[in-house]
Amino acid sequence: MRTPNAADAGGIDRLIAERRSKLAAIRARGVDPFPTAYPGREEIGAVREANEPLAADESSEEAVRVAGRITGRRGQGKVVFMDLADRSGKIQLWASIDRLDEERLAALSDLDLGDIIGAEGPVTRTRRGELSVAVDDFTLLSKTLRPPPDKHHGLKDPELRYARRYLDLMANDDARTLFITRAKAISAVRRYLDDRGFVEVETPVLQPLYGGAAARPFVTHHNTLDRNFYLRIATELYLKRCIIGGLERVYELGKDFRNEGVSFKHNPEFTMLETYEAYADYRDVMDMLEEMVRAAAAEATGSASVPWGEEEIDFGARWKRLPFAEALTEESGIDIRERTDEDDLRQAMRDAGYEAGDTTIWPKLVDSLLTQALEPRLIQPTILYDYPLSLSPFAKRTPDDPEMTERFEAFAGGMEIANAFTELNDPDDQRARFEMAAQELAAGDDEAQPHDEDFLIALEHGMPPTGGLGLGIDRLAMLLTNRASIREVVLFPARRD
RNA sequence: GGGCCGUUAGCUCAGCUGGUAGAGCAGGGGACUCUUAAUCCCAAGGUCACAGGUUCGAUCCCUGUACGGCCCA
Repeated sequence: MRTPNAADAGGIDRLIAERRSKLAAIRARGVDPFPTAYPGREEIGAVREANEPLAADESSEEAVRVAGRITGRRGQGKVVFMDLADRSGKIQLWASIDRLDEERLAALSDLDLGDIIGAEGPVTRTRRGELSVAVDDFTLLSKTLRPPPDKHHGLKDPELRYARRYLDLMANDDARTLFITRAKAISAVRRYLDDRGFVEVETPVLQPLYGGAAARPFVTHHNTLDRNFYLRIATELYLKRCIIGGLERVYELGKDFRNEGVSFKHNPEFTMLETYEAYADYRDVMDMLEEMVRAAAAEATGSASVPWGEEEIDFGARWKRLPFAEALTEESGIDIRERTDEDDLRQAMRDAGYEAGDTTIWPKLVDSLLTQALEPRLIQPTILYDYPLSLSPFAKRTPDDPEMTERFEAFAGGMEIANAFTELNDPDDQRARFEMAAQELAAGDDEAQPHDEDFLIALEHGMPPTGGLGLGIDRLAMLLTNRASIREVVLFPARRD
């Protein structure tokens, strides 16, 4: 219950009390402030478009019904102007004593900013040239009890924008546009894959064993089964089971969960696309990735070339393709092919001025060097290919160098956006990789792959040669909307208490 | 992980290295029949993030904590 003196208090309590007393007055008049529907309404954008030719003082012959949120109000005594906004746009309502009786006009004036109403009447253009609905009738559709954000400045406080994203969407056109762009990119990706005969599948989020990426998992408990499950860190090992079963081309687009730090490019849950294509290798996947991202950029933004800070990222041009180790040597002066001992590599990194940390794990050092020396410079779409075996436990060895794998990562905007390889389908080699990982686990690498016997059994039944891909959808969304933080492109990002 | 910056009314922001805080919008009362960030008049609205410290006195100086932003790693 509210405190009796809420109306006397300052701040938000007073504003809420004011709206609640209006709500009570509306109910006292016998009006339902939360009716069930508003049939026959048209989108404001369509109404605007259809009536654009109207001249000043001219009216449409037929009445329209529009509905949305009141975003502005300009009183003028016996005339009231309001702005009504729905998803498609905004239109002015023009209510005057000439069309509504005094009581109805007062009821309309008494509505608050943010209230959701329906209005009916002919479309007209005012003397000042503003396309408007001349209100013959209106219906309160939802009474709001809290004030909306500032009508002119919008909502800027990032804490509030993320914690109460609905206010961000309500107040900031940019925010709505951004999430529509993101949705367009995702449906473009789906359409691309569907058109090429890929089957969209759904594999478990709750997995008895995690795998397919180097990350620490979330653990949860099933009460009835009385056992723990891991939230998936990747879909890889299940999608390969689908390939083994003969689905030949599969993809899954959904959330993965990684129990790691939060940063401008990491959210603990994030959206990942994984695709697997039988009888393809990583070069086929490179071509597919380029084409798919190009299509997504074009469909979501209208252009394959998008602004990125001060620069322009061109997904339309053919992407640069560089051998990983050579590119890294070129940029850092350190050749990881000659620094195969972790102490040696760490020293070389320190000598060259890079942060090496205290990790004793060679692949982590390599990854750290990549992150520091090369990744931030890869603004234009770039593919680095052929990665050391120890960084790639599920990738097939290259034919000419058994210590390297047919793996590539794609970068843009200084971020890794995709990871792909010719999948390892030799079950004995895969078993050997798990054994290597077991040693890494024992040596303290908590991101090493746990042994997965069930997956090995699946591989022993035979997997065709296969090209696989993982594409980070949130990072793609960042690139397509020119946002520097993943929190901007995830509707409800993870927050501290 | 480190550094820097921020947190003041519902929202957007001012506030002079110290004397108990101000605007616009929103909200309330009033005027107004073509406004559009409507305008005009009146009144109201504050745990200056939180906890300590210094001081006669702290929004302001110091320390710590929380949350957030940016940069570096």
